[in-house]
Amino acid sequence: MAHPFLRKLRHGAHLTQDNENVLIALARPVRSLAAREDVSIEGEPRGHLTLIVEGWACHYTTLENGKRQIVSLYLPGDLCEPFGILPRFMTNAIAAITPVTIAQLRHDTMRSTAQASPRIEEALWWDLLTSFAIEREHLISLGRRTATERLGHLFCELHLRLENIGLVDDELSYDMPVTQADLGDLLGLSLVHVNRSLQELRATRLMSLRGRRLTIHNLRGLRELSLFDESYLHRVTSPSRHQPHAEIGELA
Amino acid sequence: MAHPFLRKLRHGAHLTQDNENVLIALARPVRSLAAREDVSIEGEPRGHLTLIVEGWACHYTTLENGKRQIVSLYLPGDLCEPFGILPRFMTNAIAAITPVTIAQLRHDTMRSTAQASPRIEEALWWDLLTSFAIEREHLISLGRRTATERLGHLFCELHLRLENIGLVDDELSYDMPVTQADLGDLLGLSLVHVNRSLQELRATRLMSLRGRRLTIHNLRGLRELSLFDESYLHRVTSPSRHQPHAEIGELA
DNA sequence: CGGCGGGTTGAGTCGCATCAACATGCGTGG
DNA sequence: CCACGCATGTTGATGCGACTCAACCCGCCG
Repeated sequence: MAHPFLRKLRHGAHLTQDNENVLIALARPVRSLAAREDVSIEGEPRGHLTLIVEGWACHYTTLENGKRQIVSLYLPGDLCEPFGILPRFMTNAIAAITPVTIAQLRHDTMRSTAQASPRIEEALWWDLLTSFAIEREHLISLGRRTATERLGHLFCELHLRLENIGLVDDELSYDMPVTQADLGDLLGLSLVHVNRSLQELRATRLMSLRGRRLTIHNLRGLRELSLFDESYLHRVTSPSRHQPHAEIGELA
Repeated sequence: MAHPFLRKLRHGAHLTQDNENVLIALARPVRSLAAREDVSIEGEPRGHLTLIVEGWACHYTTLENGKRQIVSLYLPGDLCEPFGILPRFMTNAIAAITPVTIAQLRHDTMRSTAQASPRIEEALWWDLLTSFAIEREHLISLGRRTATERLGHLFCELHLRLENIGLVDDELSYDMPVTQADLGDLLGLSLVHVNRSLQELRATRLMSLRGRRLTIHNLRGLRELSLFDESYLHRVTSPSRHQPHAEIGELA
């Protein structure tokens, strides 16, 4: 099975076999973390990017009044920081949600790799762009969607993101290991209200969530209810993959 | 008076006089727009980036149920899109808030300029990074701050962003041309509630807003009330400016 | 003068938060 | 092997923050 990073990139970028080999070599798993463990601590400067290879993680902030907001959810194949620059310090922290294995990509190697191959650079930019688009849509949810719409929207989004990396079974069912408390922190809701809104969602019979398993029974219905429009994910419908022969302009 | 784009960059990047000249040449104003006019329309593909030279603009989305969410506020010197890639299509629209003049930067020139000068590339990345950080903090506001906190936080942020480009008078007072209706769409609130929360804020005497003029009477107090921590803006306290002599590594 | 964009105010309602129990399953240590 | 603690999920009661609907005000401009 292909590396989730590559699987994802194939939905928006055009990589040759060579390109993929280069990326794979950079993205070797190097560390494992237990659930709830912090990947990096606020304020700590580092020389590498974090790539999720397996498991789920999140980017969160804790305000001074103790409230917590999860800003972003990271799935296998997701880069946790932009590739182009290292901030002088982190302003918030990344934590594992499930047990996680990560790869740490040296920042300077990333940059020189991108400079050497326009295709790889293009792919990294596409990835960055969709990450931002996801956060933007998250912002829109918090601003203008109701609790059930937020939940539904999240589940629709996860459905596509997980499908990209081959983690959806029968096109409708996937593992959803996020607790209700974390869903609250992600969606700007209280734990109690998440619970009740989930029940409301289940009652629509559009989807169900038992144990850690989420199943969508009526995708179109769920999307309508959630005001979900997939275009922000900038996804190419069929995974694209170029021939392995010479790239025009490569290394130019 | 220096170009707002340069003034802003000086708070996070290290540019030589040469670098600045190059950027200035790219960022010539090319178009004027009336208030409320759309800069670019959803779905329309383009070959250039938009830079605000004068006036305020915003990036917004309208959901299918008619609700509107402003995702981002753009001040003079702000780039409205990431410089590295052109999305195949825009998923949302940019509109002028006040009368606006913009520069349109050709995307390919941007990229080759960045490639030719590491310092310029660094500066553009820093700019991009802070834009994201601002949107992220916006997301946190929508998720976890109350109405008055959101307003206060916004005013604190604008205070710094405007100070960066020299649009704050006496370190405490600036023009704030956003209507209450737009504040609602920006902060995920109803117009009516914005009005009442503003009154509440005025009642604290930490700040006042009369006409289009916002004045901060107690900056520290306002920041505490708003849970505002400026570090996300990645701002260097004193504007940095390198000597105009040779750059080591330039064009390497 | 009338219309319109912007701001303000009041009344009523509802979504969501908070506080507080209680249920369940699991892992651990006695 | 059971007792206990802990994480997770569920439910009820109550209150507040924010929304909606509906006026009304002012200043500006055609």
